[in-house]
Amino acid sequence: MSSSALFPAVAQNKPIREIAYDTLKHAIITGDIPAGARIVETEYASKMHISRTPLREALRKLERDGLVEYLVRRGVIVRVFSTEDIYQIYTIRNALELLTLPAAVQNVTDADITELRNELNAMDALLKKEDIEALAPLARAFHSHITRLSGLYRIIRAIDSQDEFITRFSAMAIRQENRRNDAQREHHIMVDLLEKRDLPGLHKLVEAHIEHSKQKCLEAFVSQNNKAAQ
Amino acid sequence: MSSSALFPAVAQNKPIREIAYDTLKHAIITGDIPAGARIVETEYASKMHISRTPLREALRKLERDGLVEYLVRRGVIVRVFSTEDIYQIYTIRNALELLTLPAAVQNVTDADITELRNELNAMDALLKKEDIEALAPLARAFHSHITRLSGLYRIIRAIDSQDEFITRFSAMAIRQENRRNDAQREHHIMVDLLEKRDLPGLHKLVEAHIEHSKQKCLEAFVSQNNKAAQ
DNA sequence: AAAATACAATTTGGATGCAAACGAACGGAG
DNA sequence: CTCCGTTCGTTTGCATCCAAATTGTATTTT
Repeated sequence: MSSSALFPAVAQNKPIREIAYDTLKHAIITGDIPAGARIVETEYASKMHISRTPLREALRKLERDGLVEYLVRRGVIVRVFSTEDIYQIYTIRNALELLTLPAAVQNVTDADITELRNELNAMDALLKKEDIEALAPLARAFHSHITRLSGLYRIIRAIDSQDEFITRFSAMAIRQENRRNDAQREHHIMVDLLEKRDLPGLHKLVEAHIEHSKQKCLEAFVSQNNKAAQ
Repeated sequence: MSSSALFPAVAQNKPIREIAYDTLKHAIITGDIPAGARIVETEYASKMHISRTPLREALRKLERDGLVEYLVRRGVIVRVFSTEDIYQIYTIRNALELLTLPAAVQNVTDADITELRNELNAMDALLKKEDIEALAPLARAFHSHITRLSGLYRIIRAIDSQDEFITRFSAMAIRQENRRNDAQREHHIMVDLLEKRDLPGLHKLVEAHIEHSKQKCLEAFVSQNNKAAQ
């Protein structure tokens, strides 16, 4: 079917609105639907071989995520980002992730440490293969894993609501040649500090880690925009 | 409806889904629709004299807010809250509001100070009349006003996404007899500190203010639950 | 030639209809 | 009497249909 060729990551048992949501989200994050583009409901409904109803529900969810913007009686457009957005999103992420650390240190088990180390190994392998496309989501999942240790699900949820941007931006940051290895080294140290239940050390490292990531992301964003402007 | 009193002009051309959203939100926050209750689409659609389409979009938005929960093929139920929820929501609010203070102090103008003082006067009057119903939203608006001074619209947005709970909970806190006057006194001092551009002082006060509010809210919640359990 | 107005086409907003799925109730068998 | 299976009703999920609004274009008027 042509629709499955266009939208491969489709789980059959999920509601169509969820599939539409995931598909559009991915398309926006990867840039397949460029920033500023208008999403006409009828157009995308027929393109995806679904009706407008689930598509609209997907678009509202994307609005919630801040990936698209609703204009009254004019439909949705894909949001355009500025360095200001990146700055603020990293600020939020930083503040919220740091909130989870005390509980994470308190709850972490040896089994968790082992799991985290396994994730790191997988990431090491991808880093060696220079498979950045695959590395970025794993890096995001790694951070998410640590925050989830806290069990503070509302805070986790608040972080996740920024997740789309974070994924998008940390992919930018990780693509920066000189950042990848530093970041991964920091990831290893994080697990070491978790194992030692060293909260102050972890706090300091995570804060610095996100700050580095922000800087690299901003650089990547600026250079990308300069290229686009030329 | 009462919300149209605040914004009479826009109420007319607001989409029905927004009206449905506001109406349901209010009903849930006030407890008219009790926690744990199921919201059947057809039932509420006919009750509100609208079709299911805008109602569904309203329900999805409420899901985003965390006020209701979607069960697959079983519709929505109103979420039940615990002290853990209150704790986490206040933790998030605290972290995010503090993030906005440096920019708020930097941007604040004399006109802003005057406006804030006007708001405080209105609140003083309501406090004297013991009109707690009317006071709670003004108190929330006052805080919101200060955070908005920062211009950090993404952070503001993140706070606003917690807004429903915050309103609900700060209403609980403000109902506590021994809290009202303290809170209002602190509000006055906040504006004084803003006027002096005293960031450290403001930071400290806001942090303490939210902490107080959290404590009172938790007390109110516990005593309310004890009453309900009896 | 420029501006304003009217009209047409496109597109969103909302209503309704239909099918599939889930749950509850009823009935039969052990 | 209890437990399991079947059936029927309720409710969600999705599709389609109708109405209203906005934008852009064309024509007319100044």
